[in-house]
Amino acid sequence: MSAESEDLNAIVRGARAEFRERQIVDAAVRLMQEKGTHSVSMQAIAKSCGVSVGLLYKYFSDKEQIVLAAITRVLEEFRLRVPSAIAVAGGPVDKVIAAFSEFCRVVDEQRHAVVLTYQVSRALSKQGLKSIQDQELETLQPLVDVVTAAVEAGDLRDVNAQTLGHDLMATAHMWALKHWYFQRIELDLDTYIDRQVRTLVLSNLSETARR
Amino acid sequence: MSAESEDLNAIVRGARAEFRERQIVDAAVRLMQEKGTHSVSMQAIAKSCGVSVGLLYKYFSDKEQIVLAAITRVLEEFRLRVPSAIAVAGGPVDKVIAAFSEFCRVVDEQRHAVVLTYQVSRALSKQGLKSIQDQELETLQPLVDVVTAAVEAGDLRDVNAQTLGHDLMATAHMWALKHWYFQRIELDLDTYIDRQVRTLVLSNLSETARR
Amino acid sequence: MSAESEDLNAIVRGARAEFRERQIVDAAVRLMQEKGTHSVSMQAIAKSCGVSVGLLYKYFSDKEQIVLAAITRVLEEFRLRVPSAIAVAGGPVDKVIAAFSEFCRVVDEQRHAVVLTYQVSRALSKQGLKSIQDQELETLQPLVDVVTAAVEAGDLRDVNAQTLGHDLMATAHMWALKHWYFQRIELDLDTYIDRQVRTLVLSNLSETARR
Amino acid sequence: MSAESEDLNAIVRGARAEFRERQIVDAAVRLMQEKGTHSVSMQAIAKSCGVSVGLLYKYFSDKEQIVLAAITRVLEEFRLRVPSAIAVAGGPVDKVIAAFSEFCRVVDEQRHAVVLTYQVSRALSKQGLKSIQDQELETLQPLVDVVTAAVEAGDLRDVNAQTLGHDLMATAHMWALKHWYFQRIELDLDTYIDRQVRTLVLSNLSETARR
DNA sequence: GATGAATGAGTTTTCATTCAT
DNA sequence: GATGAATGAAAACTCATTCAT
Repeated sequence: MSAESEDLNAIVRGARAEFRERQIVDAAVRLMQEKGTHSVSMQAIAKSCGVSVGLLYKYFSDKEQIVLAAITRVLEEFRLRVPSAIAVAGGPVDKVIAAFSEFCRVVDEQRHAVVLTYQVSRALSKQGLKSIQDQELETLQPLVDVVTAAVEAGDLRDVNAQTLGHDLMATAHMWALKHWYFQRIELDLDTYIDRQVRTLVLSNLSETARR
Repeated sequence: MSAESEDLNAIVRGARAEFRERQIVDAAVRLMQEKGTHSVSMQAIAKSCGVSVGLLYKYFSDKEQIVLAAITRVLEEFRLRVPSAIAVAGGPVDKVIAAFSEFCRVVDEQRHAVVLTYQVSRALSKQGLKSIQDQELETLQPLVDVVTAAVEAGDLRDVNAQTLGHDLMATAHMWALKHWYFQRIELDLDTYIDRQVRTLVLSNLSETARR
Repeated sequence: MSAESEDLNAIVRGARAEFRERQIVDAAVRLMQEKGTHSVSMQAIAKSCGVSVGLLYKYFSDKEQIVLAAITRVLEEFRLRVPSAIAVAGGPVDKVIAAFSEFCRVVDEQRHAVVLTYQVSRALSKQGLKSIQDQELETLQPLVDVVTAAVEAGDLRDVNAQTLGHDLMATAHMWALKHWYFQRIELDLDTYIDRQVRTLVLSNLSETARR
Repeated sequence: MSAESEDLNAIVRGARAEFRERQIVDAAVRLMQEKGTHSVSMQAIAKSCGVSVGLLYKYFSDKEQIVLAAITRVLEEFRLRVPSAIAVAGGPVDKVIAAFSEFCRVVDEQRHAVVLTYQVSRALSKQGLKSIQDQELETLQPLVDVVTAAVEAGDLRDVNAQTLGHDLMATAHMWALKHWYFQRIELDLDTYIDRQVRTLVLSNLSETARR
């Protein structure tokens, strides 16, 4: 076999691996959304994505790795999209609002996976849990950063940026966690975002910014 | 057997039953705290509280009932203590702060059981889930009520009471859900309460109240 | 305590014991009829006859003894009523018909218990099984006897009495065993008896008796 | 993988599945013969046929399905062999005798499984029970048919065909149900068949056929 | 690379039996 | 005599994981 074709093979292999992993995680997330993590068996995942159980173990060393990959995927989404939204927004406070709004939108799109994050924690190994917590901190940072910037710009009162940042994230997560409640009171996402912006952000405008 | 001793027997039985139920739920909560709901087997619960598996089924018809009892116990605490704290507090805004503070304190004392509430949802039957959601709404109500009162008294800006009430509850819950985080940043409960009061409550004071 | 009152006590004890045993077996049969032997627990029997589980073990050494007692009770019925019916009947063939008819009637009254006899056999100890088989032979004997007599009287053809006797018993049992079938074809007991008498008995009338 | 080898795989799989199912049902029947249905655990069946418990559930969704398969297997035998025996026999009465004889022979070969049919009824679901009753009616039909034909041909007296047909089946079943008895009186199958033919069939010959 | 048959430890639940009161 | 709380072995069934092909 020539060197080039070996290279080509390696590329094909890589592409295939990536495709397979995505395929598997997709199926896992889909099923876990419907039934909760623990009721989803490896057999069910295999069946749902049309491969054999054995193959699952070729790509993931055990079930935890699949769950981890699923969660990582949502968190990835936050890491990508929230900074983009911030970049696009105008002033300091607008950036805060944009960050929060986008955060909420991602949560809404991946509602079940977000819930998953809260549900599985205890079932993960120390290592796995740590990895997810670290990633979550990464998604939190942009929120803290925009709040800090807005405070420094004098547009927000002198609130604790860490606290408000975390509150914003928590409030976004709550859209998923308490979805049953918001459904009961017939609250839609846009109204939710709007009201929370008033309650959490606009209430903390500085005297200057208020004008 | 005399009538009196029969009565006595009945009382003893009742007391024993109550003791056993408490014992079982305690053990269950303790274990679930450590390992997550699904990783706790009936065997483990039995062992942990020093009784046989069979006896578990004398007091609870199935595993779900134990989980339900555990959750109900925390929620009961909220139902009892939050209104008391409100009653004792002075002005409308003080009542809001008192309600939130007490809510946080209960969460702190029952940290693991609160986390449980978020974790188990998928594992419960429709009926069981509904029952817990209804109870949770009951714990939310006092928070909404004090906010409403404070708004009507003109001490809080015209925020949406439902939103702020829910935010207060969610923020309290977060003390349990994200405990790993607050531990990492070395934040203690009192500081947490204090900062959240500033961010969520005091920021929403009306112009009048601000003076 | 005086000798007389001791005697009296003994009698009372005996009467009570008999009453209790009857009470327990009654409950057991009632439940087994509804649900089959294996689905009836000692707890259920105790509850159904309003005594404690512990008391069951005062009167029967284990569950098998209760089942045995239940079966013995049906077989007792055959031992008592079939000979009576025979005694009352007129000629040799009438005695055969009377025996079979009465056998069928007892089966009908204790339908579920008869089925029980066929169902439990394998679940019993060697000893218990033997005891029931012996008792069953005792219920068979009268049938064989009347057939033998009818043959010797020259009213029945020279059939094998043992065979015909057993067939008569088996046919009566079948009324219980295949009750679902007879219900489906809407056959009542009297018609069943009538047809079987024609097919099994009258068909075997001797030339002489036929006139 | 080539199309041919996929086909081959499918065939191998099918063959293996069939082999396994037979293997499992065989083991189940063997054990149930010895101990009664309820005393045979899935563990025991697995052990007896040298596979794991888990595998049992690959081939049968639950225990009932194994019992059902076992019973269906016996009934299948009746459905196949009795009509064949009828086809081969000569005159109308010979057909009746041939049908009954063959029925008895199948019972003898599958003695324990026949007993099973009578024992399990209560343990089956409504659906399962119905399925077995329907199958049993199918095995009864040929017997009723030959009797009807013999009556219409004028070779049997005007007996109720349904009754006699059912009696023949019941009598054959009894060879299994009361085997302990026939063993005690040292009666072998051929003699049993012979005597029953005299008692049930020949006794019902018409005047014409008797000559 | 891919399969899926096979495993067996683990889960929830039931129930005959015992024994302190 | 009578109770019923307590036991624990055993049942049916599930599922993460392995491995021969």
